[in-house]
Amino acid sequence: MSQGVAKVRQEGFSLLCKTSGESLNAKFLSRYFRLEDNLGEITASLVKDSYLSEVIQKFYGLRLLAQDKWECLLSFVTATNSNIPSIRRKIDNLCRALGDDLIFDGSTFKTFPTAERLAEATVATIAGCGLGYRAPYVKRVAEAVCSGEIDLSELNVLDYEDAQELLLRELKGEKLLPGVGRKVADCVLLFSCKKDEAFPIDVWITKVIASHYADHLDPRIRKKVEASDVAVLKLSPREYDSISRSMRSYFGIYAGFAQQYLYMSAISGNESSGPVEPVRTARKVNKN
DNA sequence: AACCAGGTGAGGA
DNA sequence: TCCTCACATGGT
Repeated sequence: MSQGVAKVRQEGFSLLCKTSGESLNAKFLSRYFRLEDNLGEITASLVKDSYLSEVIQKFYGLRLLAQDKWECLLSFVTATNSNIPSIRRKIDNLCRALGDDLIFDGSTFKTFPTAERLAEATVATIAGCGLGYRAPYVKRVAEAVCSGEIDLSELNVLDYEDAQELLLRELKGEKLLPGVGRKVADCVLLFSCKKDEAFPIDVWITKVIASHYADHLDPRIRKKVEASDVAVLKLSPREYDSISRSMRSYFGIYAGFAQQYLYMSAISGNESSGPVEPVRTARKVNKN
């Protein structure tokens, strides 16, 4: 895992970078931003209906990241059932409390906490970062990662379904990674493991599917989605799996890109969510 | 003051 | 396998 700070700005088709260290070089950033992806080819493969086509046109340029797996996993565990501004705050708090100092360009930054630091921390400390009832999950996930009970690097080797199974694994009726359900697992696979067919289904995507893609669902699920109040609709694991399968089969191997464009479209215009920034590997500490 | 947010876990029919 | 709830917290 690389810990550092990068200042990046785009000019035309170039990225101009200034970074804190040797390892944080152009090659690293190119990998992180997945600049090798042929976005034109990928989006062309997603032109299957006029709705998605318009959304892609509107948000063209949106890409997927290849985030650090540990950082991504933990971030999405903290993200469950909360909104984006709140998630940012929680992660910032964790970095301040348990990250390491990193001086760059005259400012102090904090690194994302390691699994070791989080495993050592008390539940109260973690909860104090605003995580609430997720604090024990975070600690347990950290323990599982730093003890080797789960090896996140295996996710690269496995195909999508096996990788998801690993993240959801149970031992003796106990979840290896509490706080990690299908949605969180899909996010980790899509944003940090290059499983581009992963299609995370959150409340926003559920609404998009209900209003634009109900025809592609299993009839039984379609009925439920159309009948119930979309605002309150929660999916059972089986329903999640079914919808996910339907969407992957409809959109193909780049379903995750479709999901990202649809997600952007769904949340845009929602003022409280604001622009979605990528999770950074280090955070600036605001002094006040 | 309810209701919502990049859901999940626990308990029971 | 299905439903129903509780869950901390901060923002409208």
